[in-house]
Amino acid sequence: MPRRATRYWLMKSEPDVFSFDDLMAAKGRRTMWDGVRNYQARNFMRDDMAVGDGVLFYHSNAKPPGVAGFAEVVREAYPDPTALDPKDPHFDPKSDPEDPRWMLVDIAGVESAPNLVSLEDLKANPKLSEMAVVQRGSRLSVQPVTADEWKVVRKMAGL
DNA sequence: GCCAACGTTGGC
DNA sequence: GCCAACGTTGGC
Repeated sequence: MPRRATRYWLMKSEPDVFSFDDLMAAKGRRTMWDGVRNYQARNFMRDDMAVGDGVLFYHSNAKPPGVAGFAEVVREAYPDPTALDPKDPHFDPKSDPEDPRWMLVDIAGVESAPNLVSLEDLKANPKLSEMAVVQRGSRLSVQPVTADEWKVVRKMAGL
């Protein structure tokens, strides 16, 4: 028995930087979700994510933007090493190695969306009107998704 | 490339 | 603690 119900998330990545295909091509189809420097996004990863949670992998700053694939959380939160490495572009001098400010999870790719679900498609579906990603000015890079929304998006993707 | 929306910073 | 200035996000 799972300790709690599976939760669902949407995580944004710029495909020019790291695409869903990059994730599927990575060793073990896994990656550290590093570089998040927003407290709300960090709190979701640190406090609310568990192994097995579902992840909508969203391409931002893309043509078109949208959900490119499905992933899952494979390691619970731990300190983001890029925040503690002075040579890393995501280095944060204010993060204390004894009490790291930034946390991340590992995710693994599960399956590509047979049809990319574009932002336009998401906005056009009345069932998804409450989703954070379709709200105007929504910039949060890690967002909770309901189980119903997850099912709807999977269906729209052709799964 | 533009710019609206948003989060963070820092002076006071 | 307020809030103006600034930097970033991300759709268009």
